[in-house]
Amino acid sequence: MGRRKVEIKRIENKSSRQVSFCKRRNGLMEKARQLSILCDSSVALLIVSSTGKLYSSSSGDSKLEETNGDNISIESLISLEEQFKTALSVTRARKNELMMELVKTLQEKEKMLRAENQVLVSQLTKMEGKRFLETEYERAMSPENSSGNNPPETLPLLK
Amino acid sequence: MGRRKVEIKRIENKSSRQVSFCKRRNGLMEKARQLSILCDSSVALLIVSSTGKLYSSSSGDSKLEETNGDNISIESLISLEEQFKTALSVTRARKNELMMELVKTLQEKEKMLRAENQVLVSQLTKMEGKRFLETEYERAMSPENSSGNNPPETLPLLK
DNA sequence: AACTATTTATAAGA
DNA sequence: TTCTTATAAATAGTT
Repeated sequence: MGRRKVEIKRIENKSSRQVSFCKRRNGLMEKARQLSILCDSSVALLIVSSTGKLYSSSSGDSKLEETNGDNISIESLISLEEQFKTALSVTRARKNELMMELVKTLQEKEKMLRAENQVLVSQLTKMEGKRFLETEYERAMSPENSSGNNPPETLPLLK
Repeated sequence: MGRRKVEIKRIENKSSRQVSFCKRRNGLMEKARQLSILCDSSVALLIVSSTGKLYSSSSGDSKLEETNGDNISIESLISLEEQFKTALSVTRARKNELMMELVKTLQEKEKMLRAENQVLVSQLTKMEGKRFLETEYERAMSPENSSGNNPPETLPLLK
């Protein structure tokens, strides 16, 4: 939305990159603020410039202030620290939850596979015995394959 | 930027709030992606809807994918966790730096004030002795104040 | 730091 | 829900 359409790729010119960074950072923070207010949601935004400066905003801020790394006050830093601690613990909790779910799912799959394997092994064992007898008979009668050569039916334990 | 201008306050109608949330969330994530690519910066975004669903994106993601709370990947959460850990330690480091500076400044001020106090005390002590003599003389000569009544000159130790 | 021509986002409607 | 479209808002290049 400017005089020209821009391709979304790294801006090579350093000063125009810096200008765009500033404009778009402000735009993004304003959009974040609007989303949190309009839609009653919680938004945390963390931006680190290529020069390492930290910018952040969060709907927990008193005025969703944009706070830059150079002249940010100790009070702001303390509240920022709290927010990151919260964000970190929420993120970790969600990650752990998902990991536990994944582990549980895998353990259940393993259990089902073991059960299926056991059934298959016993089917095979039975069949081997049967086949041994059948083979002797079939060889004598004809060279065609009988249904006894089909693989054992898969159990519906896994989808 | 729609058919009408909207005031930035909570949308009361639940379904239009939900529709706006969806549109603006996507818009915000796209803007975050563009900022990180165009300006070579690192952007982490964490959105929690009013119904508690977690959405996030981070420039550490392989394609800054929009990941919703139901099927957000463990990989995204791990990269998000890393970003928050980094942000937290950057924030703490800066806070500690500022606090140490503040403590040092306060300690220096204390030292200077103590020195100033000592000088003032000794000035006062000298003056008391002088005034005692002068007073006897002045009372005899005139009732007007002399320059001897001015307060001791403040030392230029503090600005 | 402003300006403004354009592009982009999106609110409401279909 | 998804598409469409009129309009508001953001911003790229300019001054």
